[in-house]
Amino acid sequence: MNKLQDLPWDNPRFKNWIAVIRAEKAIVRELSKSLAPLGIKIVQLDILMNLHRHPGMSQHELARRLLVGRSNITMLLPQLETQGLLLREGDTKDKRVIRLYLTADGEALLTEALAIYTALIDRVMAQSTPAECDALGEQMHRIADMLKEE
Amino acid sequence: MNKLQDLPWDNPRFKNWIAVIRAEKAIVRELSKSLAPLGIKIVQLDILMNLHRHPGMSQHELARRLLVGRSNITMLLPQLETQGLLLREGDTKDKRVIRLYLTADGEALLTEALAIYTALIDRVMAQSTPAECDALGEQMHRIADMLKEE
DNA sequence: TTGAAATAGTTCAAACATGAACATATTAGT
DNA sequence: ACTAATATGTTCATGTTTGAACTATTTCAA
Repeated sequence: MNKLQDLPWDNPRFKNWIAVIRAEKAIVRELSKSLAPLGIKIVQLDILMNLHRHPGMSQHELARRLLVGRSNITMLLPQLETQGLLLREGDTKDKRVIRLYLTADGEALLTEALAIYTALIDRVMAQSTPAECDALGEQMHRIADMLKEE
Repeated sequence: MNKLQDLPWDNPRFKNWIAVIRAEKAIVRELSKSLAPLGIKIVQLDILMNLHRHPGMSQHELARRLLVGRSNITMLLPQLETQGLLLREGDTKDKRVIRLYLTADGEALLTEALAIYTALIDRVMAQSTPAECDALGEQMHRIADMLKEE
C-alpha cells in the first residue's frame, strides 16, 4: 500500500497542469527580464495595455480587469503619472470616479514594450503549430469562463 | 494608418497567450480559496509537494525548484516547522546544508491538500478531452524546455 | 598547506500587494 | 426630501517577496 498511489503524480490531468504552471512562470520571468531595460514592470505594462484599449477607464474598472485590489491601483498610478505616461481626470458627471488616459509618451512606451512582449510570445508559441496554439487558446477560454460563473 | 494595426490584439499567438494567463490566474485564485480552510497557502503546498517527492532536499535546492529566492525559503520554513509539518536536520557531511523532511503530520496535511488540488484540476481539465489535455501538457513542456536552455 | 573562490543559509531593509476602515459622492426606496 | 444602501478612491497596518550584505563552511589551485 504505497502512499504514492494515492497521490496525483500519475494523474495525467494534474501533471499537465503542473506543466502549464511551469511554462507560465518561465515566460513571466523571461518577460520581466526583457522589460527591465524599459524601466517598466509587468503590472505597469498591463495597465498601459488596458488603458490603450479602453481610454477613460476608471480605477475601479482597471482593478477589476487586472484582478488586483483597488488600493493597489491607487499606489501604482502615481509612478506612471509622474513619468508622464498617463493622465488622471475627474469625471464631470460622477465626482467619485477618476478617468484614466494614456499620454503620447505612454502610447510610445507601450508600443516599445509590446514589441518585446510579442517577440517573446511569438518565439515561445513557435514551439506549437498554429492549430495547436488555437486549441490551447480555446481550452484556456473554456477554463476561465467556467471559473467565472461561480 | 491606425496605430492599432501595429499592436498585437489581432496576433493569434498573442491572444492565445493572454487566455493562458487569464485561466492560470483564475485557477490560482480558486485554489487559494479552496486551500484556506486547511490554513495553508500555495507556496507552502508547493514546499510540501517537493519534500514528499524528494525527502532530504536542501533549502537551496528547494528554492531553485520553486523559482524563489533562498531568503524566502528561510522565512517560509519556520511557519511549517512550528506547525510540526517538517523537520530540518543539518547534513553530517557538509555542515553548510540543512536537509528537509516531512513529518507524518506534514504527509497527512499534504494528502488533504492534494485531494483539494486534484479535485479542482480534474474539474478544470474536464473542459478538455484527454487528448487535448495531453497536447496541452506537451506544448507547455516544450516551452519550459526552450526557455530553460538560455 | 594555505589562501582565494565558491556555496549554504541568514539577516535586514526596501518594494509590493492586500484588506479593513474611512471619506466622499451617488442612487434608491420611502 | 430624506434616509439608507451602494460605489469610488485613499489610507494605513499587515504580510510577502526580493536582493544585497553577512557568516560559516567547503573546494580548489598554487
